[in-house]
Amino acid sequence: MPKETDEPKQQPGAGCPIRGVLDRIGDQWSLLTLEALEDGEKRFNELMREIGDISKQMLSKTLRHLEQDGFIRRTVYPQVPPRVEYELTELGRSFLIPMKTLIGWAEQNHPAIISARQRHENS
Amino acid sequence: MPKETDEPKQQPGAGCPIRGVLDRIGDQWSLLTLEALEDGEKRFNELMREIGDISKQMLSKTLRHLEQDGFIRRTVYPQVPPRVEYELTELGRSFLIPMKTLIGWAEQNHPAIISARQRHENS
DNA sequence: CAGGATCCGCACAGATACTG
DNA sequence: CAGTATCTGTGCGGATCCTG
Repeated sequence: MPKETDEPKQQPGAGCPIRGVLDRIGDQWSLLTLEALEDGEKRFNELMREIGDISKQMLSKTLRHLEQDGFIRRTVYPQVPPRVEYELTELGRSFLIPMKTLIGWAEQNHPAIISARQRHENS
Repeated sequence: MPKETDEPKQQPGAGCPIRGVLDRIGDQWSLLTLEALEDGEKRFNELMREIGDISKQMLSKTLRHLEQDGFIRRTVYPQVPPRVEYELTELGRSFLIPMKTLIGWAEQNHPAIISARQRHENS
């Protein structure tokens, strides 16, 4: 067959939604943050404790990115001491649905991956 | 309540399959490489051309990682000039199934994300 | 053709200190 | 409490050269 005119080539960032989305959830913390927010709204330090090994800057950045993309909502209660709550939006919640199936795959096939890695170490 | 002995906390890499898998597909090139291999086996330079903006080292690294994890198979044909073919394994192919649903979500919700980003720029 | 080895810049991520 | 600002190191990733 001859060359197609509309090959599925997609340069980075331009019109490629996959890159745009995966670069976000692939950034180590975004997914963990979203999952931490799954069971209701949380405060900043609450998220820090829950995620455990994340620094303030990373959590801050991650939250801002996720908010920018419309995955979470940030609510400031004008009190002293200040109180800020984060919660999933509809978009964020709907994202977790396909994500869950992927996580399920990961859990199910993790042993296979582990053994594949070890097989390679011994070769 | 007292401290639980088995809280769902998962330290990085230890027993967490999600991290192990997502760190791989989130590394910018792995997913693109897998997709490039979806329609049959390819050679090294063929993959380079198809992915477009990847360097030799990155493609090489990515391919080795994917092979280590059992996602792809590498076949060397002892000829001169050398010829090496890469193809998806069953594991790799099965991975693309849940991944596809996630990609579908990304394509469908990309406009919403874009507009959410722009709404934030103007605020 | 299919990579490995090396050098190097830069963006990312941690630690610390400071602010409202 | 909920962050921001700065400073710094490290590792990713590109470019180039070399090998079988």
